[in-house]
Amino acid sequence: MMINTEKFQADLLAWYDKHKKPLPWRLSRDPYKIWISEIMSQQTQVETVIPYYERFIKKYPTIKDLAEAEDAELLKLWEGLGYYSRARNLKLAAIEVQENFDGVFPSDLMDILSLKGIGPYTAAAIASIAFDAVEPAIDGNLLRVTSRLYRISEDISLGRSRKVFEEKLRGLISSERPGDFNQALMDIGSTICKPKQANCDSCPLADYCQLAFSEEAVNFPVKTKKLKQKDLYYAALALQNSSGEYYLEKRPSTGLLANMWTFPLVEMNKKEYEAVLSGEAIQSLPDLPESISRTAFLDKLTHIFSHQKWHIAVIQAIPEDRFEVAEDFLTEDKLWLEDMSAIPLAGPQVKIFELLNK
DNA sequence: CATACGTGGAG
DNA sequence: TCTCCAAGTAT
Repeated sequence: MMINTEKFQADLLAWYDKHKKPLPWRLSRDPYKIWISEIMSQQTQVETVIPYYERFIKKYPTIKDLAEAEDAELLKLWEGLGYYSRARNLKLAAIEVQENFDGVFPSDLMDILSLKGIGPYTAAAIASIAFDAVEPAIDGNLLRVTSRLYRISEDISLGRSRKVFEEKLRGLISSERPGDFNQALMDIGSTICKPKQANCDSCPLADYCQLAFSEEAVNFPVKTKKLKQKDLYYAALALQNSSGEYYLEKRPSTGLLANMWTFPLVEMNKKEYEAVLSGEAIQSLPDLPESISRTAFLDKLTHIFSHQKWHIAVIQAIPEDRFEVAEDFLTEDKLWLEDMSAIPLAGPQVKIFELLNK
């Protein structure tokens, strides 16, 4: 079945004009705002993004503001969104724009693609939405919709499958309204042509779709990759001084939860972890200001990342053991704090803190 | 190319 | 409770 491209575009864009989601970043064509919205939207649902986006634009209205942002403030603003390297890369890219493009966000696709944190999808999205570049922005939605339109069975988990989808979309995209074309397909994908429900009754593309009203639709796209989390076991040490402040450390600048703050964590195997749960003392304490003679098991919790599952036993130094520490022990990476509102904390630490204040 | 990288919503 | 998924990118 051959698709009439002009008619397809007309139907799709007419639907978009009537039904498009009223998103805050769609009020502007400022590439900076489009960029921020696209980065935040990676692997994140739109409803989650909106309040973060509003706060971000208010705090950093221009690229220059972002380039000069303070790292901790930026991370704090990103707290809870996940994939924190996105925030670090945003600032790095803003600095690149200052230095390499005179502070003006580039309009050329390859220039955009050169920026830190921007890959093929985001570059095409920004180029098409902000600069009318005729480039398909191929995200999960477009992959799903396209796979159903053409009954494409290539496994989207494999990088080499990309060209099949790209070829089809290049043949369909509107050269007059490429940005709206991309966003229209994203909206169709997120509101109608969903992973486990195709809803062809309300789809403006049903006439063109090889899998319209077919029970097969939900089996597309084909995706093989499945993730399995690794179980990791920790004791988290809640150490309070006589002022009621907790001892926190900054995590390394690379890897999981880079640069975020944490209660000291002691990694252990499952057997040791279970021993701690049953009240036994921790075998190997980390390098702390003073040794802790007496600890008590408080409670346990779990936290699931995309690739790890943390089992955390929260351990408190009992009140009699509250200790003071010499000021010179504390550095930029170690501190005592009662108010957590000023430092970036990730999921596990937030949960631990809530547990302590229960 | 496979894996690391967060979190919250939906069924 | 469990599994999959959501506007991906870096390495």
